[in-house]
Amino acid sequence: MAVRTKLPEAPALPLNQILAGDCIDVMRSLPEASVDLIFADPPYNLQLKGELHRPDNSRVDAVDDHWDQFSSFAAYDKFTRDWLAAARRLLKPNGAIWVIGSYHNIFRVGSALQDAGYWILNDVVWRKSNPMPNFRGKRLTNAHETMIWASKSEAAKYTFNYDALKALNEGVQMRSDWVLPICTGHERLKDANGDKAHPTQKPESLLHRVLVGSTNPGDVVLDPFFGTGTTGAVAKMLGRQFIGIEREDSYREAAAQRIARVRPYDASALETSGSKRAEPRVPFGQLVERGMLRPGEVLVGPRGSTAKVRADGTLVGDRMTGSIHQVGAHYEGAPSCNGWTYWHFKREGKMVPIDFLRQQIRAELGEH
Amino acid sequence: MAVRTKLPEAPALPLNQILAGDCIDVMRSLPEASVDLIFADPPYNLQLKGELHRPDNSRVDAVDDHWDQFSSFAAYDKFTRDWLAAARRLLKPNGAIWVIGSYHNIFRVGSALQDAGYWILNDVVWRKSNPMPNFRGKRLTNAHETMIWASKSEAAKYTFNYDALKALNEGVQMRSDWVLPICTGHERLKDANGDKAHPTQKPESLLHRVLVGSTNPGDVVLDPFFGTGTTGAVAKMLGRQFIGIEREDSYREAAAQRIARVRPYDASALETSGSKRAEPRVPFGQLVERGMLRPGEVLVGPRGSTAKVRADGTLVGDRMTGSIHQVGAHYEGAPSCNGWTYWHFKREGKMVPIDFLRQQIRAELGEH
DNA sequence: GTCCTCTATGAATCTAGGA
DNA sequence: TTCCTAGATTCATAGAGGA
Repeated sequence: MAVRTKLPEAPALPLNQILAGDCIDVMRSLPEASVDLIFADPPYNLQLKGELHRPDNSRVDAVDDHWDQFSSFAAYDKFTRDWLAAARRLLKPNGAIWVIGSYHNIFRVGSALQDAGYWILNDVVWRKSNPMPNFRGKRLTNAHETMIWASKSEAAKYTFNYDALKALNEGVQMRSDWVLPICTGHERLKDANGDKAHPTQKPESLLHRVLVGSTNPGDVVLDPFFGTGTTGAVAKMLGRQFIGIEREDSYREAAAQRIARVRPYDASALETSGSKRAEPRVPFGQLVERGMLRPGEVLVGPRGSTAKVRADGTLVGDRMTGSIHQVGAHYEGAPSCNGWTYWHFKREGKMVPIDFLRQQIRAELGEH
Repeated sequence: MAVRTKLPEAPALPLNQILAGDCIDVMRSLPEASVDLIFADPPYNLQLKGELHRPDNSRVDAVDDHWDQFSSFAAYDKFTRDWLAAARRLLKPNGAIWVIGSYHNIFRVGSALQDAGYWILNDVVWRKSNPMPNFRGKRLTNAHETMIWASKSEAAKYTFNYDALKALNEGVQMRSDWVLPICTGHERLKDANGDKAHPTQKPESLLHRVLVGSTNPGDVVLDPFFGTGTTGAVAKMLGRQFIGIEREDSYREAAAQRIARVRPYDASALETSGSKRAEPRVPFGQLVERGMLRPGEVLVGPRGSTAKVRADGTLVGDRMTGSIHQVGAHYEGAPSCNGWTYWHFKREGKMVPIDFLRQQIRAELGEH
């Protein structure tokens, strides 16, 4: 009788945790082919020289952290190739990666991705609606950052929720340029002194779009440069699992507290549109993406009808799902309905039409 | 008596011509440090497999020309590094380059630029207002291309017409994302069969912005991948000199005919908004010398600080003597200060900045 | 409470020229 | 080359604070 040898068990995947340490070491310790998506915001290797002042003589708080210092392009390239290789090992065969950067580093990253066997699907431009100006008038305002979306290999059957992104974008195909504001205000994490907890915190709206578009509920999302945990926070909201890796103690602590405060959206809010739904005529999804309305939040009609907001900007009503217009029309028994004026949400005890939020966005967009 | 040997003359620069041949060979034959700006639209190294059809089954006319075929990244990299080196040799010390590309090649180009010693100034996103949709719904609509603007070296004093671009942008700084339509309609060159003469003809509006922003009238602009000559056409319109290099006979012919039809703008139309830096320098002492300010007169700062004018054009402040800038900076506790806008004097009950007097002097100077 | 003004700040490779 | 000084230069947004 043959003795059945037990195979060594693969180490368990540490889901919804923030792991301490160097991301390359940690990634090498994790089981291969176990992750659906990687979102990475690596150091940009800014090469800043002196100080910079605004015309009013105030000092610009520059990114001068030790983790952004590299001795040369060669050193940065080696670092990049090493972490990209470790990351690729962790991806499932149909997995994909997003990497964000600026002109300082993104060309190194893009070349390294291609050389490592990743297959670029799109480069996506995050167009900042409110970037910092160029104070000395010596260059163009640096008003965007670049994200590269790539699958593990050319053959990969990557996840792409085409219809969900189309729904987020007024019913037309999502483009490769995304206009979103930078992370400020309440969303921006502060330390005990009231200073920004992390110099380069990314907006949740950006991660919302990435995760809605390229993962499904329950997927495992790894962020090897976790920082203050935007990826984890949005993953939790959206019912995805996350794994964070972060070297700095202070960032890990801030991220853990932040994520603990996050309330996941209702499961029903996370179902995204199937492929045959009609086209909404308004960008209602942007209100959700930007956090102006929470998935799961209940909207109220003029005669007390209610409907629940989903993550892709559709509504769930009584035996009825669709755009804000469709659900409103359904309740009214009318052939059509302007959802923007029909639906209201509650703020500080008052019922406010959702059109109020659309006007806020339009005011921003109209300025460009 | 010594015989004076004539030095071999540098070959003359073939201005406003389209040169036939491989761009690397041709560039190597031209005199070094002779060109102000290079605009390059190199082959994109597209990796298209098979044909692409629209939902109605019509065939998309893809870029499959033989000049865009490279067997591997290594071959494309070698080509890129070779032409970038030849181009850099041609640039004057304060020259600059623009290269346009898509995610297929731009990361290779950007890395090669950095490795060759160019210094990236901005990456600029051309955001297409009317891109081709993604027919299969498998990716985001590829709605932009990327341009890299780089100087010959970090030390270069590159040309940047900040005020002209600001004027082009309704009075606010030009950003790194440019929204412009793709080249269609009358502007798109057709061959004898009515088909497009070149698969990737760039819009003139794009070159207009590049040349207004980073060259001056009379500058020499080289385009090593001339195609159907958009760079040459816009250069001629704008009173810049061009050198085109193109391998394909049909493109050269189309470009030559096109450029012959171009009528340059009037010289007066080419004057762009000037910068203050270009205006003649006026020492503060001249205001005293000319009697516009009396020695002993008291100047006032925005927060009530005061200083007394001396006969030699220095100011006496609170335990501090120096130039208008130094005393202003001292009061503000700032590293620097523009004394011309900081200090005010009283005329007819109103506080007037001393810059008003400088403008009077400059107006007089301008009359001669 | 409302409206308005003022202030602070954000991934930034941010000067030019003469002595 | 280095040093020194003149002097040119900002947009969108959030939040505080005053009228």
